[in-house]
Amino acid sequence: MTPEKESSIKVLVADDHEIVRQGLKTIISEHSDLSIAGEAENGNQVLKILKKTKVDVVLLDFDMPEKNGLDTLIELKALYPKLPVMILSIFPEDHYGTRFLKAGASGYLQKSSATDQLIDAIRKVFNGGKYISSALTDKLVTGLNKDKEQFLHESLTDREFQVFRLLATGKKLKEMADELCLSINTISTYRSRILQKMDMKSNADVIRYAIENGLSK
Amino acid sequence: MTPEKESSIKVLVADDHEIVRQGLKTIISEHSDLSIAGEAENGNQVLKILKKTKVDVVLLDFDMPEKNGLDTLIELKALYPKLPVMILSIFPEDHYGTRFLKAGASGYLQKSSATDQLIDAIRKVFNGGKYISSALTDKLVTGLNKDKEQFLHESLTDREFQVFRLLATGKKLKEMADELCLSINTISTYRSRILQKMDMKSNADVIRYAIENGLSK
DNA sequence: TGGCTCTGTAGTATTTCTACTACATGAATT
DNA sequence: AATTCATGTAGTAGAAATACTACAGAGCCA
Repeated sequence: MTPEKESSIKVLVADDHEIVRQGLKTIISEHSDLSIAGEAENGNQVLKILKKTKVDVVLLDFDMPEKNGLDTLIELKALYPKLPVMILSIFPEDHYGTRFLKAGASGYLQKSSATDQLIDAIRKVFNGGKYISSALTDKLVTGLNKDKEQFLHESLTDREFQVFRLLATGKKLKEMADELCLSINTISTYRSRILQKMDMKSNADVIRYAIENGLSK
Repeated sequence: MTPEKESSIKVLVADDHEIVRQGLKTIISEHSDLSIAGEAENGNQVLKILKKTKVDVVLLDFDMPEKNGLDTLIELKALYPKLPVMILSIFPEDHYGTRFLKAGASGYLQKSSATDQLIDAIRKVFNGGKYISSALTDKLVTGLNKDKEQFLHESLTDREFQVFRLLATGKKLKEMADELCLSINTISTYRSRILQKMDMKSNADVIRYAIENGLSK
């Protein structure tokens, strides 16, 4: 490994794929103002390394076994509130980005991003900035003012939540309308409001969310 | 880049993620009997490079935009039947592996595999062998005897399977049609056949199945 | 006491989905 | 050789979903 310079930004690389870690390490060590503080395969290892090592920026994969990115992020932020964390993900920013930023991430980057962007992002978050795509910025401007909920679905009204649960099981509009004795159009309106409040685009997002958060049988 | 040795195995690296390509390139160039023949971001680039360059082994990502791994594999095998191709994927072997092997891949490797395995695999397929994990071997052996699919989705044809994966991520008909350059009606027909074969009623079922079986991330 | 925002509710118009049908190949079977 | 089946493909018509708009009552706050 490259010998650490006194002044370099020390980056901790966390990803369950060795190949990806190798890529990140190579990219980072090609820049003289950056160096590798360590690497981890899962969230628990991240926490372990942080206890012993000085780290300036954490690069955290979204999707790791054992302990995933979001859980790790939350725990990490409780212990080291000022440590900048960049989330790496295979998903487009607008899909999951806001969730991570709300949880305290300093940035969110797709794995398909150019390496230049990665380097920029690391430098930026190290200096206390945020790294967000412009697409995501727009979303945030409209959505971040009224935050505070721990779970996205907590902002739903009772009626919306009823519909949310039915949606999540794949019910059709007609079935939901019959079940709740409402017009199909009313259900459709609830659906729109659910998607808007939860920052989602499709029923598929709702289903996935429900499964991942144990809200669906 | 490392100067190519006369005797080294020339590897073409295809993955849409620059970070992953960088990782693969680094890992490969650390071994003196291997070298990089080139790199590609999608299937079309792979084909283009193959026309001009001597390549011994292709490392092909499963999931690329423009032209995905399976399509590329099929086309590639039609043009260069003897060129060994290793499929790289984030998904477990036993779910997707057989499909690729049937289409002529020499091996299938999860991206989470150790780098040693990657190197082994490259050497093995270069020498005309197949690289398959023991889990997959077991499956093939028992599958031959039982002649029964272990997973519902294995009864799908390649085309149906492509649509299945897109469906599972919540893509719209139009998006799928555009992506595969087919009529919306054709996609719709595939969808019907998928639901019928898998004994499902709705897209929600497909999404849930994919999530529960680790086919969707 | 207004006026504002949130919630519950639906109608209309448009877009998208789905069921059904059809047909051409190529492979398998008789 | 004839036939059947699986697969890949698409059209048409009717059903469903969606976006957009609207409005009334509840509660809030200034």
